[in-house]
Amino acid sequence: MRALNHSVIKAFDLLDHFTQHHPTWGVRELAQHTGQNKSTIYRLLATLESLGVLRKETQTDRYTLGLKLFELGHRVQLQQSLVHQTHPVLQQVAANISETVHLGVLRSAKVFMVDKVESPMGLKLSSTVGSYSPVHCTSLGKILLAFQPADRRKQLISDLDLSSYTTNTITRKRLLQTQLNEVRTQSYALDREELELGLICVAVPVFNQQRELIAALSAAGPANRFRENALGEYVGILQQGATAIQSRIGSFSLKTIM
Amino acid sequence: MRALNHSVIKAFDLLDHFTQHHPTWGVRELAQHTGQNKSTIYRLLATLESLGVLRKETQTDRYTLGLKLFELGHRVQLQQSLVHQTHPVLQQVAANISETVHLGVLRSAKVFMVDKVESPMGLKLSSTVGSYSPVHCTSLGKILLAFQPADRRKQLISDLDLSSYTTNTITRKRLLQTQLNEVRTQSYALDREELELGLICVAVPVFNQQRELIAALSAAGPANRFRENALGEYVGILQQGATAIQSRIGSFSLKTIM
DNA sequence: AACGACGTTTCAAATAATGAAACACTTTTT
DNA sequence: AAAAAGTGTTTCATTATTTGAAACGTCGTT
Repeated sequence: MRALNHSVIKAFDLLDHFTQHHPTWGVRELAQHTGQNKSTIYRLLATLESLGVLRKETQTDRYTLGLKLFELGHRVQLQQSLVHQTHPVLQQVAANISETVHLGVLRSAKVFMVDKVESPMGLKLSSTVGSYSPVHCTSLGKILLAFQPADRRKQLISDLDLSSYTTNTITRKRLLQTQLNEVRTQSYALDREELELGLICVAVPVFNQQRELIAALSAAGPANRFRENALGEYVGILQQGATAIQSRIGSFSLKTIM
Repeated sequence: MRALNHSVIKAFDLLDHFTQHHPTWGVRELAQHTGQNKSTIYRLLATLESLGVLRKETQTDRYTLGLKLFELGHRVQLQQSLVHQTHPVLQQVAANISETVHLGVLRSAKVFMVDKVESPMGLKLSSTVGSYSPVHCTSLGKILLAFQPADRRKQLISDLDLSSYTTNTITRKRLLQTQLNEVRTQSYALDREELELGLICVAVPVFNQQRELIAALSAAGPANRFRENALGEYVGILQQGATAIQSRIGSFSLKTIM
């Protein structure tokens, strides 16, 4: 039987509590939230701080994620394998399409944002590299579901949580199923203000040279800038980007990074 | 007396062994290199793998850094505070200057690469965001030393390791001192193939609105593309960028991130 | 001055980490 | 084919560390 190190597990469990929505924690606060003893939490936090993994704000005595994680995060191989290869393509697509461009992969039934290039226009999206988005109400997610092998797709959909984000969010599995079929025949997916009101996205699949689905590439912009009759143009630019990525990554497989 | 958690310290010590130059480790290899027991290393690596912090390559059974670190690294506040603010400026500078642009801060007596935007030209630099470079043979490092308060600067220089990288590397403290004085009067620093043959860099300081030194901004390119008489132009574009950053970050202080 | 909230330290009791050796397996050498 | 040498993995008694209730010191509030 494999015996894991509990302290290490606890440490990373604590780190996972430092999210964008809750970026700082006090000792007692975190102890209460995790149901652990104050002393335990205190010592773990102090340890992580001594390593630069956390940082203690001198004013408030609260903890935040530290530069050590920034450092380690940028050392991850992914950078050299996927992002490093695809980033220039994303820049090109963003320039051509004049909107914010994202690259996402499927990871534990969610869309994991691998890279983005922001629109030259001023609009800021709340998306962040390294974060997760739901699959059922994003164009990236729909692509990543639709082009999955049939059995895997079925399993994913059956376990899905179709939470509602806007009035446009698809909340019924039957409806999602039929839309995914359309996505597969069209080879592109749309998100019409289904995650956030005012935000429209278009995405296309990215395959490797063995025609395995690797990622999805999307353009996102404000609904009022979206021109319905330019959809074909958007899709064209994105598909051009997807092809460029395909030729760059060759036989790269998700198995090599996940 | 503060008691730290040994397991957590060991875990992060292991992670630090996964560098760009040595990105994968086997159990025995890492045990020997750290002087620890095989079993201990095995269990720690297995634990980190179960958390997604490490990834085990299915072919070779060797370990690499995993996506969890990518995720945590991008969650670090720094992104929202410094990089997030300055990245657009770097893009602008890179476009104007047609060379690769770096932003670096001083961290444990080394240059810590906070962000970069690659040249539109094809040349690839080996630099990576999140990595460290020496201070005495980079333009960024010279700036970060030169504009330090006098006492801090003295202390930094006295502890410095002036390793030689090329025949141009400054290896004598006296020489470095005088060059730093020049840097301070000129308000820019040069690296003439002192770290890597064929690579020339120019850097300028970045201050916040309290005139505290925050970072250094540099342009790097191949020596044969460097036009001596265009130096003033390079410096001008960089200083324009530094001013743009200053007005964006306001009273941002390094104390808030380090 | 008393209170409450915070991070921090203490120390015996409870638990988890340790390491030498054995195991299972693959690859290389004989 | 067999032996040797390499790998990751598991075992289990010994050892060392993590744990948690309570007490402490410090801050701002009542």
